[in-house]
Amino acid sequence: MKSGLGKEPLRRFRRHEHLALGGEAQDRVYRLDEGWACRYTLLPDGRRQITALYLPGDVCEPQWVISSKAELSIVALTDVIATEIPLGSIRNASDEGVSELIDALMTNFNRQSDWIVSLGRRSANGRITALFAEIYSRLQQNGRVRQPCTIPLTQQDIADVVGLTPVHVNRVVSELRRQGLVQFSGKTIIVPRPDEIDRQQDGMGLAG
Amino acid sequence: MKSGLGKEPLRRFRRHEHLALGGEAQDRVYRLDEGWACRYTLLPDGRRQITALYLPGDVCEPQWVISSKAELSIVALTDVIATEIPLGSIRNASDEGVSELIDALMTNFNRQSDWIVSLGRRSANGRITALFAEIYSRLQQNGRVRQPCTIPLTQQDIADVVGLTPVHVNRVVSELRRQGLVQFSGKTIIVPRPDEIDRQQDGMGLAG
DNA sequence: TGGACTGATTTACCCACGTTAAGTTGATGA
DNA sequence: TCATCAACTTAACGTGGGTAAATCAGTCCA
Repeated sequence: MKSGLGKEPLRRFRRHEHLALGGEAQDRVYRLDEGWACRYTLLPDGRRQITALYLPGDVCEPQWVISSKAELSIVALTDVIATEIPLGSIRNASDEGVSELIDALMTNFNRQSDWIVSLGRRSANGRITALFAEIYSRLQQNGRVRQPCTIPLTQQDIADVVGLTPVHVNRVVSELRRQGLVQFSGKTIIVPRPDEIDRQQDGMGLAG
Repeated sequence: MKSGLGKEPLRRFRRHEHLALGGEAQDRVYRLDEGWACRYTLLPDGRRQITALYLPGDVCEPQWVISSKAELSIVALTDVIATEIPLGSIRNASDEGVSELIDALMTNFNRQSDWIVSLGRRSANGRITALFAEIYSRLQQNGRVRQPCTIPLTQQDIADVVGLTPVHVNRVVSELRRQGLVQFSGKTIIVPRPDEIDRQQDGMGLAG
């Protein structure tokens, strides 16, 4: 990927534009250069559950290298600039390119396990602070931390990640603001001291 | 796997015995010939969340072929008889063996996405009936349906899969029995008409 | 300038589920 | 025969988070 592939084309997606539709065969993956996206499932009653969050620097979706069919739809949560990486070029490219994608796939796999634990066993407060902590840690790994850490998700988006209603997300996030753990700037949320956000919550660091 | 590997050794595990411990390097995977197992995470307060369920016929855990370290512990939920498949033999074996494991890995990956949707958006009733329906469908695919479909999990185990307390699982399951959707035989649960168990619940078949 | 959106905010009410605490039942075994 | 243990059961009670319905604040655009 960084490895010896030529100039790949840049793609732009507007917020709410789809990068992929469930059921479609995929002939490429994307690296997000700017902006955020997600994989999601819609319920018949219109509710949405987000099953994966893609941050700037992430590859979306690495599993297409193995099984090049999108099981679920991918949509941009903000305006997005992405590098398009044809699967054909990957499969023939250096082992390094493939193994980077396999690594990303396994990371996503383990992250999904962690989310099952959060959704199954954590309170609203714990899920939200865990989400903010995860976001910070992932941005850091991707070399994308701006000071301070800003989160361009609507409260509705957050609700759809953590499995709550937007009303209750607002309650929790407003309380976090009262405690000084987050700040609002217009509609975006800022986490001024990300290292503190996930301490003490529920007594719920993981173990075992 | 069925493909040209020699006689692999059989292993037996008692209920509650570990097949793998989190953090350990793995030099083999297992195919469950008899019995059920799970991957789980323990919280500091002692609560447990099961993140994957392995049924008779399943391979456990296919991702070890790619990344041969167990992230989480695997434990037997019933007595287990398993075929031990050394990873060394796999990596050098026919493509067929490898691709069967890759298929299983992607199936588990997609199943995890589905569970995130269930835990995030379904009621207790919906999660439990969806679990029973999934179990039936998987047993069927593995060619392991006995008539009728019996589920050898304790209510505590079920609670740890669906993210509820055992007390509430008991309430839901007792109500299902009142409705004739399940039967009890001693401590094991029987689903007499699996095709009906997941209809009408919450209006919550998935879509999108 | 003023609708028409989209998203955030807040309130009041309520119920699904958790908590706690007794039970009961059946299997095992000295 | 009784003790023990694991699992299931039931009840009373409390609460975290859902529901519904307004209102408010930006932003876009005619």
